[in-house]
Amino acid sequence: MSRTIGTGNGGRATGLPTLEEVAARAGVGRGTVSRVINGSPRVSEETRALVEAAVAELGYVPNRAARALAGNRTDAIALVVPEPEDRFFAEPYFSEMVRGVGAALADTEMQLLLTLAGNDRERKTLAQYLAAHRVDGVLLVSMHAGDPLPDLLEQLSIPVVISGRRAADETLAAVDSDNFEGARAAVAHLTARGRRTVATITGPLDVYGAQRRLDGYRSGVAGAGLDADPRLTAVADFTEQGGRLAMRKLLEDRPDLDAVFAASDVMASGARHVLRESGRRIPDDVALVGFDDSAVARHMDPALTSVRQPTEEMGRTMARVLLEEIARPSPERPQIVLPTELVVRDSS
Amino acid sequence: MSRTIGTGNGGRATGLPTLEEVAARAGVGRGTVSRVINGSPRVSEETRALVEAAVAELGYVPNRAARALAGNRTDAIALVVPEPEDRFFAEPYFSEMVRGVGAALADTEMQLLLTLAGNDRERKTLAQYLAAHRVDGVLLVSMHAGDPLPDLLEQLSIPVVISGRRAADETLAAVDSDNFEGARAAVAHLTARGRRTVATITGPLDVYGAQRRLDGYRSGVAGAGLDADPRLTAVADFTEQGGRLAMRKLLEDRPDLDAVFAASDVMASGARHVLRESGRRIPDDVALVGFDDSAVARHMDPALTSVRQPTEEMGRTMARVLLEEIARPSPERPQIVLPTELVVRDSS
DNA sequence: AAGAAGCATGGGAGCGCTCCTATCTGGTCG
DNA sequence: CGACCAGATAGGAGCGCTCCCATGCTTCTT
Repeated sequence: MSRTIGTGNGGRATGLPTLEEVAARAGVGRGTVSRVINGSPRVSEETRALVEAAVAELGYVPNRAARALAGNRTDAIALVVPEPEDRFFAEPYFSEMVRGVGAALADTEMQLLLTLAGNDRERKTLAQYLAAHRVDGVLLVSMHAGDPLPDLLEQLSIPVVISGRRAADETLAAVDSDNFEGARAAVAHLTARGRRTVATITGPLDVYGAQRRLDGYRSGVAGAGLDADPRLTAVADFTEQGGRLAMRKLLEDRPDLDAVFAASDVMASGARHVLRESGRRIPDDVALVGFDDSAVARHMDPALTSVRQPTEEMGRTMARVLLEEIARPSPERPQIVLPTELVVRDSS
Repeated sequence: MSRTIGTGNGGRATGLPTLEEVAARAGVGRGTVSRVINGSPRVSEETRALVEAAVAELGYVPNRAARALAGNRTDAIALVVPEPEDRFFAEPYFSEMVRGVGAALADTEMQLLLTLAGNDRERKTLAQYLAAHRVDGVLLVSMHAGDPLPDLLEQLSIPVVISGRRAADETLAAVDSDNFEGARAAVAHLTARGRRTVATITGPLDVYGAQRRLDGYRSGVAGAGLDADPRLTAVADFTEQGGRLAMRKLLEDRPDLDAVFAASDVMASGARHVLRESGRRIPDDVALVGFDDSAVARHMDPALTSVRQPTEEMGRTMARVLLEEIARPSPERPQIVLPTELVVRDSS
């Protein structure tokens, strides 16, 4: 035996005040300080004041790790971004959503963990991490329809909120934008300006949001009694190149079209190039409307009319829903659909 | 006394396997498992295999909180983003840098904590958090020259790396792009194409990077023996509106200019509008070059020639430098300057 | 006036690790 | 052949909290 008393490993002093020291300073017990820190009502006013003074004097900040270990919660949520999904990283999604989430967390003790789930190895590790309850809740963005992660987390009863429903029968808590109505409004706007032959360039239809935009387009077309020729619909993949190809096909099939609704600004940008090449003027000959209201839309020439999604608000809402679920677990899985807004510019 | 034996608080079973259980399963001691988990060489091959098998069978994942508490490190770094600084959130900075940081961290146990330091209250909390060693290191992006945070962290001997030097005499570890050379190359490119009266629209000159871009412009102008009229320099603020105002002023003072180097794409976009309004054609009458190579540049009409910064690589490099400093603390404060690249498009 | 009841409080136990020392084993050396 | 050494391992102590039980008062109750 040696005189390793009061040392152990922790001998590495951090110099930071501990609960115990605050207690000593305030002349109370450890438990009482804990109660004050955590806002328990079972503390007398005087004692509370005493403790708070000690906390302030020492500049005490609770040790998160100790708290997590003892309390079996981490006060942290993870934002999981499937990295191959480049689209999400495109402006404006990522920044705005992070901003919204950050805003919702600002008044909380919650930390935000950013997890880029890239390759499969990472996704495995990730599943393990989250499974090991390393976080109190998870925000999932831009999930593919077939990804096992969401349901896996649900099974582990880790609170989850996803952005964008994966399908019409989404079972998880989700926050989505009103893709259907946004698209419908875009078409309505075009018809209100006298366009009669409105084409659309869609995203990949296994992405639910893209499907809903197409549904909204169809509803708009039907509602105005327009030409519903299937050759006025071209499926693309949300890329500029895809937008170009789709636009070429549309012009080939229906050279008489007088408006195009593209399901993303980037695809609209591709379409614009092709329209220009074909000698058509925007908006004189063909009106063009995009979706996302990104920087691309604002700086396009002519400036692109586009459907704005409240991305930041989506982030804020997701965080709020998640915090609520963490605070008061319930079997409910709220699904919130936020309205979109048509931003009219020069292209229509 | 009660028979509260073996319960205490921790009675809340997580169901997750612990080190102890792995040890029992493998028929070894706790310490041995710990050694295996942490890759200590002081374990025999057989024992290691035994333990690894037990780990795999039980699906053991170490508890981060316990590890942090016992080891006095969190295996997490924070990315601090001063939120009022909208510019950083603009494409492409934020996404690309996060991506780079994420990539560098992918092969690590390190977690990435995203901290939006908004208002003053948050910044205080932040200082406390970081001061309380809640993280192993900090990445600081887009810091203002006068912000106390960087030096505060340095004093607390928390490893820090910042993006972009704050001044010529930066003392902290920093990763920057070669603003000077990027600007010089832009001007060289313009003169190589026969432009003789090259103006510039700068960012706010208390931002070091903006100053360096101006220096680079001047060097380019001097190197080519061009007109160095101070009226060919207009200070703006990185916004589109600022770009417009600056461009108007330039045209007023020097209507004969035949090229403009804007220190950001967004300002270039503003300049473009004013040039158009004045009846000038791009690039025929006036060539235009931007900086950042953002989405704005790619989608502008005509597509904007721009100086690309290796943002993702900056993120990756920052993370690497930070990890190195965490692993092997040293008094060195490396400052790495990454090269920029001129992306020539139709505007010049 | 004695017991019941309600608060505020103190502090033990334990969360799951890491670190470190003590122990054990087998081999080496004079 | 016994002292010595090095490598491998076991397990105690402690990290800084949260929970919960027990304690000591004070205030009611009957």
